[in-house]
Amino acid sequence: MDTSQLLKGVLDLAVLAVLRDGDGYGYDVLRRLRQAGLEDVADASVYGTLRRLFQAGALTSYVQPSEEGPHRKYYGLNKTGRDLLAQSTKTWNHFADTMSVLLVEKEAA
Amino acid sequence: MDTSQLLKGVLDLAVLAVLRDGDGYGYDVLRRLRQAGLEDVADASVYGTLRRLFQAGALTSYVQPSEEGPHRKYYGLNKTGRDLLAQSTKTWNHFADTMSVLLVEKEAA
DNA sequence: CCACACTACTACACAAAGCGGAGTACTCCA
DNA sequence: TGGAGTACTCCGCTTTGTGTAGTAGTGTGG
Repeated sequence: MDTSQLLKGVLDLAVLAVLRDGDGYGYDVLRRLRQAGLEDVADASVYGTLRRLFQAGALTSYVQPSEEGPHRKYYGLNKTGRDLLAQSTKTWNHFADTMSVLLVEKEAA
Repeated sequence: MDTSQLLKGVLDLAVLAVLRDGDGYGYDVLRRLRQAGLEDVADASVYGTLRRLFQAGALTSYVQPSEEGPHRKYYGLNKTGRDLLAQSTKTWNHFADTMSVLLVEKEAA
């Protein structure tokens, strides 16, 4: 099974969840996601997701120079983002529950 | 959050799980999925998934006439399908676990 | 008898989203 | 000077679920 297909729609949620623990820039969010167990996430996917969420009005954004490399574009949750995170979490939990029920092998009656 | 995006990659798994409980034809699989809680699945998606899984060699297929309507194209799991179901279930469970950990709000230390 | 609903499937074009690859650019180190 | 690590952008590709339309069979209500 291809892990990348599972991420569809869920990467948004994962990125929002990571940002709940503090503002972060793309490369950093990528590291945090991989550390959390999403090891196969591609960098372009994370940058794309951040851009999309920002454009959707769920994130704030500010650029900060770094002394150890290129500038960093930080993103953080705003109210819309927190609401989206809460709502998406519910949707995800419900969906995951449905799937886990479906996956339980039925005993012969 | 769009439920349809969550289905990506998971619909295969859901269809395989439903077929584990007995052979079924497209319209029937659709009903079983909806009854299981996947209410927003579109019919074209199910037919497409069945075709894809069949072409991938995970399903057997045979046509049977029906007295209450058009003919029915039945699908059933073969060894490849059962293996795929087992493997995909593992992948899904691991993925869902990872996500649930990520979604837990961290307490201030 | 005709319209409609339900069943059952196919085909086609479309859209969303993750990915690979290339490119840019900065810092540090061998 | 040239790699490695950091940090980001852009483009085109692929997969996959969806909407719409079309075909076709059965049964039912006006």
